[in-house]
Amino acid sequence: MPESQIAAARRVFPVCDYDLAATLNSGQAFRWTAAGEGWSGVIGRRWVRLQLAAGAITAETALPVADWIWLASYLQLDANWAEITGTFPNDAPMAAAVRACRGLRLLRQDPWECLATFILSSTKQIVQIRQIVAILCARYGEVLPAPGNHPAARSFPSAPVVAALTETDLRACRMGFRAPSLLGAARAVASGELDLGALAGRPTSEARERLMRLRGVGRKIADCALLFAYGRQDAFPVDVWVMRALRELYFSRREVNLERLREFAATHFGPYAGYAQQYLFHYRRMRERGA
DNA sequence: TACCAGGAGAGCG
DNA sequence: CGCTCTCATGGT
Repeated sequence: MPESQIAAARRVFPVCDYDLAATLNSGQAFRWTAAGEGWSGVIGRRWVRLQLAAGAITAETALPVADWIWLASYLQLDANWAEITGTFPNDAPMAAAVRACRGLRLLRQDPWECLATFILSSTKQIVQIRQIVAILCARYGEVLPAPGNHPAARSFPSAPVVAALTETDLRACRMGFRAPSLLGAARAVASGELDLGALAGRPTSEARERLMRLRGVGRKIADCALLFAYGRQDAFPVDVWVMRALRELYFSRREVNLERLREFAATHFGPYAGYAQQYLFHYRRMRERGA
């Protein structure tokens, strides 16, 4: 039986230059799973199934939907891919990356979920991050309505929920030394000491500085939150993959100081530097896997 | 089995 | 400062 028959709401969004698989599976978000021809996951407190076909994304939810803005925002449906990639520097590396990753988009995620999952990402492979997040959600997420033929859906546990847990609870989710960091962040957010909503109105440098006060949040994780949750294009997370890509493509494989790479990134990639970063990341990882 | 993963932070020289 | 070591766990 087609799932469309049991979905409570369904809507088709025409898109162009949108690679849904690359977007949902490029290390920005860690909860999407392949479901038939599409993807199923949770956005906020909603179970969603997404499928791309014939220039449109079809979305199905388990509950009725009055307003789809939450989905349009998450998927950044209003972003113009050609316009964004058109601002990239006119050099061979970026041209190759854009060619290889046509339709790759940045998502706009919930700040708490994004910050928390990237705290958990430290020195972890993507498959392992997904695993940790899955355990955390299964144990402490809120049960969400989902179609009958799907396993029970869970929300990402809110900051107050996580703040009420113990380090032992979190370690049992296989997150190891990241447990006290996640707990500390949850407590800071739950207590109001750190107002994630207010960061949206602050300059990137100030928001970054606020995030980096948290234990377990350095420059890289702060920049991931700034880019993937707040859409800050002047955030340019440099991880091992981006570092490899920059060294190989722009520095003749030489060893380059991290701070120097950040300077280069800030001046070279233009007004959508954050977007460019995601292209370099995905492009470099694709080549590694021989895909 | 051994190695290493989308870091951060403490400790050292 | 700038470098090295450690942290926890599981995939490959």
